[in-house]
This record gives sequence, structure tokens and C-alpha cells, in this order.
Amino acid sequence: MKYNYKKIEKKWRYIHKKFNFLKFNKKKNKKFYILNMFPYPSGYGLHIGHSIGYIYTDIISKYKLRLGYNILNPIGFDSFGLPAEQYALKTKNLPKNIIKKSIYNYKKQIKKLGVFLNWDKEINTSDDKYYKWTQFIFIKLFNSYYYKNKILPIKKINFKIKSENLNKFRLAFLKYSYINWCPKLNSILANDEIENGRSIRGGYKVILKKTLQWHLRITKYIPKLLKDLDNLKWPDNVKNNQIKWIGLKNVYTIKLKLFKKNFKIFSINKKRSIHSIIFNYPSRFTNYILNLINKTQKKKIIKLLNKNYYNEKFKILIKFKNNYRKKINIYISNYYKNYYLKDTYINYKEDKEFKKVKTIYILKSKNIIYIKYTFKKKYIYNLKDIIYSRQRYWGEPIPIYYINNIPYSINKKYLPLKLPNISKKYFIKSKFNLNYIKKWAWDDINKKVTYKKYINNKNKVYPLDVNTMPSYAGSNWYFLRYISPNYKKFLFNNKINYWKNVDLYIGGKEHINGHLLYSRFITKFLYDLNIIKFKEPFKKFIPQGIILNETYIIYKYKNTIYSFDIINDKFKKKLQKIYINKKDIILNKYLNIFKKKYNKYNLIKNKFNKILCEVKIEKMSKSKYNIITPDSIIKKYGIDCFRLYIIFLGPFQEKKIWNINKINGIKRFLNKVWNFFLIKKNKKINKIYKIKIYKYLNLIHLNFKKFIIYKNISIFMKIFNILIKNKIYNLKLNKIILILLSNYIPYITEEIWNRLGNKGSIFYEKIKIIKYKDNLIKYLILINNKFKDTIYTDKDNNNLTYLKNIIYNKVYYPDKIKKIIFIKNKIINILF
RNA sequence: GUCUAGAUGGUGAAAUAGGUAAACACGCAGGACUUAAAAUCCUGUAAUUCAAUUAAAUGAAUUUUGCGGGUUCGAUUCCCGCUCUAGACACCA
Repeated sequence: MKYNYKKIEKKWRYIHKKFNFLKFNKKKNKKFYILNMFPYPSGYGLHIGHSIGYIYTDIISKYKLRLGYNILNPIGFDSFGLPAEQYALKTKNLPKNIIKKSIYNYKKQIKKLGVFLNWDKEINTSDDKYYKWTQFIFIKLFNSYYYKNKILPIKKINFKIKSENLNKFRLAFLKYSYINWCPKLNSILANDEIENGRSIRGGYKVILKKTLQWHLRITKYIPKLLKDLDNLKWPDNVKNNQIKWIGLKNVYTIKLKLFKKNFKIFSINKKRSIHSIIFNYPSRFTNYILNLINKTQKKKIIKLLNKNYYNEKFKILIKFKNNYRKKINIYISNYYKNYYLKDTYINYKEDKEFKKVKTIYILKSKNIIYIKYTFKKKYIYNLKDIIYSRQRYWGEPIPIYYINNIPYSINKKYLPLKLPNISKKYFIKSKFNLNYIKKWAWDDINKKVTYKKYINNKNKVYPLDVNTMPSYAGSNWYFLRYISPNYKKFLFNNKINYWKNVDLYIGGKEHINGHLLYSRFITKFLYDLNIIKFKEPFKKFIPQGIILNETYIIYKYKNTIYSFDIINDKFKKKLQKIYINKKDIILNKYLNIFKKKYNKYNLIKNKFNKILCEVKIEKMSKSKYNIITPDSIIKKYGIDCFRLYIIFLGPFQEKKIWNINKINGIKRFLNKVWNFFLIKKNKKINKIYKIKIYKYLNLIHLNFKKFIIYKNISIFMKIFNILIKNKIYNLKLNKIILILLSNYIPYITEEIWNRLGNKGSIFYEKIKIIKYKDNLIKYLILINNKFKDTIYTDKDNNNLTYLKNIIYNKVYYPDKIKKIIFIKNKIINILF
């Protein structure tokens, strides 16, 4: 019998609305704060990539919930920023309205995924109740300075400084700096918003321009940002990325001396790290170098030496005495001045090792060459103070006014400083900027915004800052606001102290550098102010792989379309790239030229008389016509099927190419589950199967612990293959399996749960971890490293002397045995 | 240029601490049921060779985790070199 997912899912979605599964429970003493990076509600809606994240966190939180944790799994929207503004200009609307619509759509789509979220905690960064506190943090930064590892209020500077010079101390301060200026977008852009000297959005030219900008003094926090990385459960490559973004640069001055038999060979004095050494040729020590490298490299060098000039790079491994290894580059050149070394920094961890070691020696060499070195150190960082202002409309206004060009902050009592309302007409006409608005001055007597024409020092009406904050201003502290989103003050202490920082954070790889670093900085700042009691925002972070899909491209020049296979690379640069819809293609690769759309173009066909288009695999994007939305799949297969399939796709962190073909396997599996549980029988289980299944169940729990949840699906499949094949119907066991399965497929399991005669929701059932005892110990018998047999033994006879007898019965010539390798609990390898 | 990650069947992939490579699925091939189709179920599915047989079932051996080498009784896993792919950063300031 097939199960009717449409009916069942509709029914349970309706019933689940009435429950608040994630409701806080005082009796529970464990907490789990799990968080997805909040989405940017673009007009295009939720796509497959987003939904993986939500389903992933949902499965983990459903599991943790029933292990007895209080769960916080909130959601919100990051809604300030350029995309909404540009989309507004395009559609002749206001950003405010667009965001409203998009959020409505997003929520509708997310609710279809069968996820439990704390909807009562929802936030929105462009809501003035939220950005009031973004401004509050800015004022705190503005009014603080960093002194001897502490944050002090700027008022407490105990020596006389003119107020205009306070800028040098504030953590939020004004400074002239070169910024990437895009005249067309009328905005500054971050480095990562630019590609090949052009803005990524729009592709406009970007120039450098010196302007007065707000900055945040993140550089004061660099030592802490580096040091605290050690305690985080983040993937190493993410940590390394942070280290490199901060970029402690090579600043060692090193004297190198190479010795062999105390014979001085070479010395170098450069302000460079030890990563590279330049050798000049011809010289006395070239032969030694040639001994260090392998044959093919040697041949290369000898060839080089016959030329008039040469330079070549080789790598050799240096091993330090404390087992620390590092590759270094060797350059061989007769004009080494041109070969100025570029790879020149020592990262934070290596730095420590350098302090310890006094001599290093080079591996792979018969003659060991000792290198002595001395160095002085200095620190230079790649990371610069964050530029924190944008010349845009759609962002948080900076709560600052100016008296005689000196900045003063608006008292927090009078926050939020609301973004001025404007009409659609005005917005469309001008590329908007707060500079042009008439009602944008601060009345310091009445404490409110007033018209610019009243600006007058005597009346205490002053000009307001015309900048807004960048898009990451709202996102670098949002995880704190989720805990008490509607609280009148900044943070509700009791709740903050309970939930603390995020236990598991999930999000896109593209945010590894910026967003994570800035959040960490703000968290540390609030810690130093004693507002919160933890130093890091996200204890564990798992980056999510993107989903790619096929795109189809045709190349056009003026009024002519060329077949892709007849275009060479030079010509390709001239041509206009046009992404086309899959529907316009036949035979997968050939453009369907008979569609009306393309009738107006001249067509240059290939020798087979066809127009071939290019097929690429790229990130999903509306402009590339390769977006897949969950809606269509859910309609066809149901929510449970979609949820299980999208997790079954593969490792969460890897990028994946979208492919719907394998969903049939999931569909079959769900039918299997449905039909299996409808048989209401209760039998005893055979011990062998019981142990097998319990082993699998333990594995499932282990994978949950590691947050590797995709592997569990195949384990479930294995379990059901055993159950069905051997006709095992045991109520107790079935319940355990069903509850675990409900993390993945909530609706079908909920229906089965009720049909089996249980009352209430399956999501109020506790998950119990069953410990089993397996007395049998398995040994693999290998003969000359080849697997031959398995034998089982118990604890009392877990030794070679006992096992030898069994083995000798199986082996034909026990006299000829040369050696037996015995590894306890694992293996016996017999060598002849 | 530097750094990081990765490479396993036709496809997605699995292999806990170095110990039976390819679990679990998809797809494909063959079969059962059916007037037919869909669905479902069963069997096979890394490669090569050999034995045997009318044929099928079967049995055995060798090779195989991008390429080459090392450590080890034993390497998908650790080490070195190379090739390719992806990502991040920088160069300008």
C-alpha cells in the first residue's frame, strides 16, 4: 500500500501549528543554541541551497530536544543592504516594501520545510526596534577607548586632549582613507565586493578615492582574535583563513649562516622570513644544494646553468629538532635581485616554534647542512581597521551630529535615530543618499530630527551624519538579540547568562572571513564592557557547501549567434554571453533555434548544421536560469521525501551538483517504512539480529554527536533491509527506530506513531540511548596479508595461545609458519 | 605567486584508531507478476584471466582508491615528489 503523503502532511502540519515544541522548559537543565546564518530576503525567494541548512539544523535540534535539551533555533532576516536598494530601483518601489514582500515569501517557503523554529524570536535588521541597538553598540564604540587590554569610557581620559583629537582614541572614529569608490553605485565597496577592478554587482568601474570615513578599531583586538581561536571547535581551514585574513606578516630580520663541518658557507641578511633562501650561482656551495633536491630537479638545473641567465625555484623540507616541519623555497639564479621573495609571512602557530629552535637541518641529504639564524621581530598585520560607513540610503543611520565639525553621539535615550521616510517618486528620481534629504538635522533642545534649514549653533540645531552603516553592522551581533528580541533594554541578563553563545553555527563558506571575524570582534568588545560573560560568539561552526547546477550559454555578437564549438578563445572575449533557459534547448546541448525568440538573429552554425551552446556548472542564480526551488519538488514528492533526499545528497560541507535522479530511491524507502510499520505484530528478536541492529543504532547516535547526519540515512536503510528480510516485528525496537527516524521525516513517522495506538505527538517522546554488550570478539585471519577467514572468541579466551589451536587446525602446514602477527581484538596475520 | 582543501566503479558516495576497498543508494541489464504500462519483487553489476559446463549456476587467481616512490607484516588512510581540480588571500596602496 502506498502512503498518501499529501493528506498526511497536510494533517500534521495543521496539528503541529498548535504545539510549541521548542517552548522553554525550566525543568530541563541543558541548553543547545543552534543557529543558521540568517538569510538575505532577496526578491527571488528561497532556493535549494538555503533549505539544506534549515533542514540540517532542524534534524539536529529535533534530536537534541528529545535528549532533554532546551533548544533555541531562531530565525530572522538580514534586510539592509545594496541588493534591496537596487531591486527597488529596478521595480520602481521602496526598499521597505520590497523587504516586506520578500520576508513574507521566505517565511511561507520555510514553513513548508517541516522545521521547528522559534518564530516568536524572529528579528529583522531593518526594523527600528532592532537597529536601535545596532546604533547603541556604535555609540558604545564611539565612546570607548582601548587601554592596556581594557575598555575605558572616553570621558575618563585623564589628560587634557582637545575634543577633536579624541578621534585617535575612540574605537569608532573618523579617518581619511583610500576607499574603493564606485561612481555608478555612488558607494564605497569592500574588497570582496570587487572583481578585476569592477564591482561584482553591476560590473562598474571602481576607483580609489580619499574620503573621511568611519572606522572601527578592530586592530586593537588582533591578539585576542588570534589567541582565542585555539579554543574554538572550528574546522582547521576556517581557522587558518581567519589567521590569514588577519595576516601576521613576515617581519623577522634574519641572519642565515650555513655550516658544514663548521665551515662557513653562506650568510644572508634580509628582512625576510626563513621560508626562502636565495642562492647565487656560480658559487662554492652549489653542489651542496644539488644534493638536496631530486633527480628531475637536478636535470632541470643543469639545463638552466647552460643558459645566459636563469632563475628557478625548488622546494626542500626543513625539519626542526622538535619535529616541526616546514617546506622552504630555494631560488637559484644569477640575478637574484629580480627574485625578490614574495611568500613572506610566518603564521601565528609557526612563530612559537621558531622561538624554541636554535638549529635546523635539512632532510633528504647525506651531508647535513646546519643553518644558524638570529632574528629580531616586529608585528605587521594585514587586517586594517574596518571602514564602517556607506553612502547609501538603505542602512542604519549613524547616530552622530556635528558641532563645528566635531562629532558627538546622540544620547541612547533618544534612539533609534530612524531612517527618514521618503516617497517612491523621490527615491526613483535620485540615486538616494542621506546627503540630499531636507529633514536631516539634530535639534539638541527638543531632542529630535528637524529640517536642515534650522541649523544654527545658537538654537542648538546641528547637522547629522549622512552616512549609514555597512550591511554587516546588523549581522555581527544578531545572535545576541535572538535571546530576547522584544526586550526594552539591550540584552536581558538572565536569559543571556542562560543561553550564552551559539553551540552550533551553520552557514555559507563565503562568510568565513568577514562576518565571522567582525562578530567575534563585537562579542569581545561587549565582553570587555562586562555586558556579556563570554568571549566568543560561536563555539562550533560548520561551513555549508554550495549547490551547483547546469547553466546553458550562447554567444552573441551584434545580431549574430555563433555555435559554441566554432568560437576560439580570442574571439570569445568580444562576444556577449547570454544565459538561456533549459526549456529552449533540445538534445541537451543543441539550441532549439526554431523557437520564436531566436528567429530574429542571424545564426552561424557548425559543420553539423547546428548551434551548440556551452554547458557549465555554476552557482544557482536567477540570472543564470538555473535556480531550483524546493516548492516544485515538495509538490511532487512531499516534504518528508524532500527532507530526506536533500540530506542524502552527500557530505554537508562539500559542494554538490544538483541532481534529482536519485530521489526515487528515497521514495521507495519511504514506502518501505510505511508498509513495514503497518504490520502490527510483536515477536521476539533473534540475538544475532538484535546485536546487529543495536550496533547500527549506536552508530547513529555517534554520527549525531559528530553532526554527520547524512551517513545515518544509509544506516537506516541497512536496518530496514534487515528488519524486512528477516520479518522482525518487535514493538519495543520499532518504537526506538521510529523515534530516531522522526528527526528526518517528521510527518510520516508522526502518522505511523498514531496509527500504532500512541497518543500525543512523537516529538514529546524521549530518545533513549541503549547500551548493549557484545561478548563476542571478532578476529580476521590473514595469510600473507590476504584475508582468509573470520573467527570469534570471548573475553576469557582472548589470547594468542588459545587462538593458535583454532588456527593450526585451519592451516595446512603449521611447521612452515615464519611469523604470526597478533593484534588484540583485531587481527591475526600468518606469514609463510 | 602564497596558502588551504580535494581526486575511490557508469553516477552520488562508504570504509571508526593503518587491518576483508566499493557498504547504502541511483542507473543499467536480465527475470517474475500483468492484455499492456506504471508500481512492486527477485538476480546480476570494478577490471582481467583461468577452470568447468550444452548452457546457467559455480570455483580460483591476478590487478585496482589521479600518477610515481617511501615507511609497515599490512596503506584509500601516514610521509615525499608530480599531475589535475576547486577555494581563499595577496600583489597595486
